[in-house]
Amino acid sequence: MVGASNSRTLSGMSRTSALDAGDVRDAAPLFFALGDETRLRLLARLSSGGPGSIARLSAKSRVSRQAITKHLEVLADAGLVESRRDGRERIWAFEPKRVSDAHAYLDRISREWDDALSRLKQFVED
Amino acid sequence: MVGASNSRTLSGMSRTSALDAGDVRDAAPLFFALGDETRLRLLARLSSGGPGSIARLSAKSRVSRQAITKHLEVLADAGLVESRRDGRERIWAFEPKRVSDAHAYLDRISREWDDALSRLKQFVED
DNA sequence: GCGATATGCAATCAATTAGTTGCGTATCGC
DNA sequence: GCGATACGCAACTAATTGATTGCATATCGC
Repeated sequence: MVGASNSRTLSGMSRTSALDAGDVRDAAPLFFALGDETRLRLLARLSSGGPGSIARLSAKSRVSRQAITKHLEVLADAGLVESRRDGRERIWAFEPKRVSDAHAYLDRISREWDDALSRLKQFVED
Repeated sequence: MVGASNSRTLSGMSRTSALDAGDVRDAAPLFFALGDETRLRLLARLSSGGPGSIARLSAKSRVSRQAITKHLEVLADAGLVESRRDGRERIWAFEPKRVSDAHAYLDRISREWDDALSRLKQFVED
């Protein structure tokens, strides 16, 4: 499963190659959410330790509970986590779908580069 | 090639699993660099269009040349691009190594989640 | 019901970011 | 040499971020 095969939300996946503006607008907020140490730690915790309440997630953290709440909401906006209410608790869980979006985007960038190298090679060899 | 096989800079890649603090500290700045629309566009341009000077890279951009320069330096700090001087020009090029670092990190997060699901399944079935 | 627990909301703050403008310097090419 | 081109540096600004604190509200469990 891992890299998954379903999901796909980045625009224009039907296209063969070439990154368009839509991809960038989709991918940037996603990477932004991943670009903070505290959020990355939260994500790692949720992915390896399973769902947890805000209290649990902020227990071992240096920053305050409110800070953690805000980070979780940033991750939620990026679609990386989601929450459900359970009594007085709010349980947050890892949402793997978007991770494969990020994956896919990086794949495309890599592929573009490989293609560029191939074209260069072709050019040189001709 | 794509996801590449060489590179590897994130700490502790020899380990079997479990994301540690070192990974997070390495990966966060990397994702941060990717988390901006202008920078992502620059990276896409460099990966698909090949190396280019600041003037060329900022030609079609809405933002100023200096803004582009700053973004390129952020990407360079993250190890995603590198530059060489050529006369009065400074040529920037995509640096694929770090992209596979980001890849690897996302892989690990995905794997952790899969493991967690497996353990949960095990638990339920027992 | 009551105290303890879990979270939500709002105001505030310092630091960082993204971006600009103005000006100086280095190179190119004729 | 000289005008045009390509950058580098520095000062500044506005907006966004990450984080805090204080207080209100909702639930749990006995």
